[in-house]
Amino acid sequence: MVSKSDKKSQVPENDIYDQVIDLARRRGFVWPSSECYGSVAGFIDYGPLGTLLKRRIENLWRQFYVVSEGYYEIECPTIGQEAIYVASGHVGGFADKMCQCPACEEYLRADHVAEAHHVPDASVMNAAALQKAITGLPCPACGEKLENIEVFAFNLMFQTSIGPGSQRKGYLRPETAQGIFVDFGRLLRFYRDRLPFGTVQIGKSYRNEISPRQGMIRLREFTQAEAEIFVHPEEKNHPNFSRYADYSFPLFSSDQQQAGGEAKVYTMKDAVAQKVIANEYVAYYLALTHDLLTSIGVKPEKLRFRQHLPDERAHYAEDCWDAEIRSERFGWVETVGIADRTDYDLKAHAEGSGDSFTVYVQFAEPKRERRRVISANMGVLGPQYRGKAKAIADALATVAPGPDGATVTVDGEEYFVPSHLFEITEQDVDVRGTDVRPHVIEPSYGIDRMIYAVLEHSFDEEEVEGEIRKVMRFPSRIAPVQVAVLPLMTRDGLDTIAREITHTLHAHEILAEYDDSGAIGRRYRRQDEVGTPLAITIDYDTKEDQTVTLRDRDSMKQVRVKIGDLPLLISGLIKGQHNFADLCG
RNA sequence: GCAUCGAUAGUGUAGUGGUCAUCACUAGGCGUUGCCAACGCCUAAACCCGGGUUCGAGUCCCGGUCGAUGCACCA
Repeated sequence: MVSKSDKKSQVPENDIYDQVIDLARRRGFVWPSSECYGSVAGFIDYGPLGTLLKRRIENLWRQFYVVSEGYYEIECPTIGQEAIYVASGHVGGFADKMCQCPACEEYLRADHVAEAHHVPDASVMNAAALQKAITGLPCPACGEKLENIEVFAFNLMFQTSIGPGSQRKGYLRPETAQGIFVDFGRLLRFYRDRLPFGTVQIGKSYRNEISPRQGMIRLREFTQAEAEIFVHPEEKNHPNFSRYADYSFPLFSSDQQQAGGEAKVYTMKDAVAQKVIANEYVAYYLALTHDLLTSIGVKPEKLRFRQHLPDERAHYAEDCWDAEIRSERFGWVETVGIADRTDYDLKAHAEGSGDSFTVYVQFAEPKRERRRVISANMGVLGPQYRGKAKAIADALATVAPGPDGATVTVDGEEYFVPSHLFEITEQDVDVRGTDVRPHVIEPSYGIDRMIYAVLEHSFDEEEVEGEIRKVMRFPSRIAPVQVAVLPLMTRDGLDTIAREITHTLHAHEILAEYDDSGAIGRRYRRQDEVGTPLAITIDYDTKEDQTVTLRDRDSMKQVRVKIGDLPLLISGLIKGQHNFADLCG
């Protein structure tokens, strides 16, 4: 989504969108889905290199969240039964009430039309009421009076039916989060009944967008990577905060936005202390997100964090930030949302399902509490009230008795129970803990948008000896092909040695691509264009001394290394444990 | 969805209603080639879809799809 502040941005001169998309299509990163039947807006295919790139980015995400944070991943169905999305509010709230102007055929948001004419509470009206309210109002598009119009709900969820006879409604999930929320009870037990804990999910989500545009930016089927971190509502200091306390980057706070200011650089420590960010948890994941995004190749100067304005923030959210990535074509694009969602989701599912969705938290010290216990004399109550006796006794426990007795209401009838039929005692009990409904910190990543950003930010052109060299400067750990193996000649056994090296690298889980077609320079250029960080070239010296040249994509420099050192050397370079410049020594 | 513009090999393109459509790059094959898009020969490859007008449509008209832009939409 393009942020409000940049809505009117014009297409700038250094817009490389067309070139990036052209390269992505040509070289097998991304293309429109089902082109042979005419593609459908909002659906894309990841080609061979795009899929590799995507997996590598997802795996780096896992390295941050699953391996380092210890938030294990789960996988839930993409189709969910109706009850889930009724409780989550998506069935009711994820729909827009729309109508179509009979005169100009424009689709309109019915509540917006009503609000524009100061109809009170338009946003909470049902379809019938809205229909009444806007009949006779002028169409905002053509000015004709709206007559005989029908207000209908356009739900952004794809609907389907489960089983034969379409008895059960199902929805394609509009976000992965709900799968984690509804599993809360199981997850809590998995994490042995203690807060905080987190769970993540990477997978497809679906939204039937009215009019998707902007290539891979707004899709009808997209990949999300979401983390749901369950924390004690009063303990929002992150246990590991020191890791990012001094980490700094630009924050565009809601105050700054409203004052017409710019994003300002803060350390996380200061941002929390000055209450720019609500708490350490949110700050920690802002920083982690900055760390993660720059690791996959988002340029730091094209990354900022924008706080939601009070009116765009969901009513339940305590704080909400978007990581926005600068695209020359689209402006600042929302790519990651990080929110403190409080207990909204768990409460909704507790109400919807009847389960508690709480954690029993023990106090450090048991608290002594004075408790009033009312015990009824069932020997008398039983014969007197028969079937109602139990209900009356239970009801007694909840009322404040008068001096003569207590009046209770059971099944709509009042009963007076005289005081000699029950006994009130006061007891001191040890209360060892309490049921707590956790708050949820949710970092939610749009993987497809991250991939687009990486493509755009990695794309580079430079002039080399009068020719334009196109090069994707992917960080080596996310590059689809990790190393190219190129025999200088296809004869005298050079190709055989090259194939052996390729196989050895494969055995070390390195994705090496063998290529012997065409001149060596052409092969380097081909690999540059798909961002392969390293190339090994086998020449006649190889046969003499078992060495090859290793070429660096970015500097085009070469260094001679022993064949036997290749697997370790290359894995080290790919993981960033050492860099190419050091080899040149 | 509305409006404007566009759509020809993988890419970029040429193409007065009149021969199974131009050129370049790319790709594949063979040869040559001692490290940054070398060269020679050969090969493959396209008029977005559906109607209409016409003897004849890549070309004109209508509708659709997709894309770009503006508006609207974007829990």
